[in-house]
Amino acid sequence: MSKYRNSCLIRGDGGRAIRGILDRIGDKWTLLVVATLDGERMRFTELQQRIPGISQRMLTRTVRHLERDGLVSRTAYAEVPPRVEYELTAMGRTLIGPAVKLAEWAVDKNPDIEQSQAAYDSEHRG
Amino acid sequence: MSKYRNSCLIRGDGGRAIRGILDRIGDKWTLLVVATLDGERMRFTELQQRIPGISQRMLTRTVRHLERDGLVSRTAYAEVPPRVEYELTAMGRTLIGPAVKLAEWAVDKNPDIEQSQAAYDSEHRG
DNA sequence: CGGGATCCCCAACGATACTG
DNA sequence: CAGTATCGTTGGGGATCCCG
Repeated sequence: MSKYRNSCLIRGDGGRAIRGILDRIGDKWTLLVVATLDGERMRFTELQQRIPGISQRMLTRTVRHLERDGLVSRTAYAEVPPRVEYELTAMGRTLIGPAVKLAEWAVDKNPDIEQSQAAYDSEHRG
Repeated sequence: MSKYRNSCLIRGDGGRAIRGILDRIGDKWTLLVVATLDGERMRFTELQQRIPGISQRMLTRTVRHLERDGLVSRTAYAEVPPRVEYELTAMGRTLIGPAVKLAEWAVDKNPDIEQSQAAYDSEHRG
């Protein structure tokens, strides 16, 4: 079970795959929106309330992108006042796993990283 | 082994963990540099040659950030001409696993995503 | 309620030139 | 060889106002 050099999957086609996914989820809000929709169908306003700090504009843009990528489905009801609900598609749900792996890494290593940063900073400008 | 709602790890502290890691690896080159250094100690120029398209400036910045985070170690030899070698630290190596998971997802889903994008585009401006 | 349109800022990025 | 310095472009993101 050699774990070495499976990073070829990352470098793969010159990094196009990784570049693609990071362009997709590497921004400020996308993964938060996906995680917030995990297991729950939700309206625009509720989504916004559950993601502190996100503006209407950025939430709109983010769910549009996700809808275009087929990761989120949007359902508009012909009512007054209007009602729109969002939920993860089957494909969108498959993103949760890998994303959680990354989040686990982040939570686990964050203390070490911050310590390394502090050491680097104090050393590189005494 | 319920897999539902483990996305709480992503939303966690209002998304600070995910935000942190995406600020770290979400840029254009970081993951490519890490993947290229996987299992191999390497000089600056060799690193640059193996990453098509990266400029000196961006490679320098990227390895500096990685060094500051403790994910890459930098060794300069007091020679003429100068020689500097980079390699992943133990902590840097632990990033490969989660990153590969994401790359696998990207490679696997990319066709579906591109198809969804095409359908969306043709539908939203006939 | 769920957006769209507009304006503005700034950090990421690329290209080029220079240096110990 | 392995950088640093400088310039210009680009697009992510925030704020605000308007609309069906």
